Amino acid sequence: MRKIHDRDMLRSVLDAHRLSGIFDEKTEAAMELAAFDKGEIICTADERIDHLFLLVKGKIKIFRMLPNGKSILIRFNSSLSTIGDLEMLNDHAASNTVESVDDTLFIVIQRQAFVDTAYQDPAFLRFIIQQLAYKLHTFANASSLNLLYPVETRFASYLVSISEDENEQARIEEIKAAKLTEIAELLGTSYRHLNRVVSQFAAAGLVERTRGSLFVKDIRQLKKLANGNLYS
Amino acid sequence: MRKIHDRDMLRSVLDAHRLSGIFDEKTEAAMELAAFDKGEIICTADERIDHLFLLVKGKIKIFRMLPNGKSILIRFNSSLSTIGDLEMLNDHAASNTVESVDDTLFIVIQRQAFVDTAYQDPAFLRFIIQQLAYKLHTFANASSLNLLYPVETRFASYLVSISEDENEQARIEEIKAAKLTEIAELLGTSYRHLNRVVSQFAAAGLVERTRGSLFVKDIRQLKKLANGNLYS
DNA sequence: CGCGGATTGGGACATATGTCCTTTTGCGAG
DNA sequence: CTCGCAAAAGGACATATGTCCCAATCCGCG
Repeated sequence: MRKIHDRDMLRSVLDAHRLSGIFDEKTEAAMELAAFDKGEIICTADERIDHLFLLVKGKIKIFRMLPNGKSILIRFNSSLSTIGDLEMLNDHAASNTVESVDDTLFIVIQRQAFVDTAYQDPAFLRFIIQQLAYKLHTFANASSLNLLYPVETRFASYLVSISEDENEQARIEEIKAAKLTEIAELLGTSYRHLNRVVSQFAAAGLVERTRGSLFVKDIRQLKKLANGNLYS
Repeated sequence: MRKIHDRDMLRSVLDAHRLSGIFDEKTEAAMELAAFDKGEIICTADERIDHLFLLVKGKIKIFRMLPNGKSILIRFNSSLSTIGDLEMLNDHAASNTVESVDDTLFIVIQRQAFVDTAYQDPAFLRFIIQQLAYKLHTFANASSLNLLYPVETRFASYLVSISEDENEQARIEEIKAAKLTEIAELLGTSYRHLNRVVSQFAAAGLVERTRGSLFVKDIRQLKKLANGNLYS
């Protein structure tokens, strides 16, 4: 973690995310910027957290290690999601590991400053609540899907989600193969099985697979397969 | 829902849960009591919610209906959990259905009052945050378990949880059979399969099953099976 | 007591998914 | 160009779990 002491930059970041003015001055005064490199670990499970992080640039990956050594991807997050809210407020150690996928930039608030100022700022607290609510909502959604639908459905759902997301040309979306393993984790399945499903989709003409990449060919059909369920 | 207009009772309820004094007077003034009967539906998915509910007595069951008609139990909740926090703050419709398992009693706050007063009350907002954080934490925990461990492990884990919970005499705990179906839902499996696991446990002497009830016999062994993972 | 329906338990088979390992493919070093 | 290794794909089999349905048990009523 590299802290960036630059009030002007902070201000422009706040502006860019329409955050300026919604918190009171003391809260704003307590904010700083911090950058992480690609692959850097932002926090580890069971570790005490002493900053509240507000992601403003880049993508992070949140996952959980389980006692049996397996791990499961909880979610990816980009712009304007908070890390450590839960831990700060309830004062316990982190339960997930957070890793920086790209180079990322955060607004951070020191624990002490947090307690001294943000703690009393209704606007800030409401902001946190919204974050938590969003997390809870999307997470509940995703896990219900995970539990009740076969991988086939979940993968279709996943493809639809990112296709609509990443770019407006919802049609031809590429997925780097390196990610297949990652997607498998996100879906809570094995690479092997996801692979099976991919072949199946390819055979049905829903996607096209070349060495190392995957193109969505028939998003309409995928939507049908997804059964109306989308991640997030 | 029956509203109970009785300030004295409200006050004693607040006292009983050590809630008096932590919110400001306006927030407290906006509170009322409401009772639900056993089996009554407190809110339905997609319905707009116009109270914030604070459970103070009894048990509720929160589940989610999925587009394919299946449903999955999200959690049981007792004392001092909130319903509608998420919906009120983010202003969208409920995503889960909540049903009263016993006769229950809630402190309710009207939407409008909520916006007018609680919205500005840091103590109240922090309370809500704690609730959300708790929900997120336990839910993330439960769903990770669901996704990665076989029913056998999850059921062992479940048995341990309730045995330690319900009563201090962690040993012989009874489970009404009517609940087996319910437990199956909670674990995200079918009655049939849970039944298989029960038989297996019974054969191994971990539990004893008589018509319609189940007794935990060997909680130590169950803990071992649970692999250290507990619900909540 | 005995019958019929309701509830609970269990058998048989199908499907989804995991694990392990082999085969294929791509690519760089020589 | 080709050898060999790394990455990706796929085959074979085991296991977990779902579905459908039938059997056992219980319980209330005549």
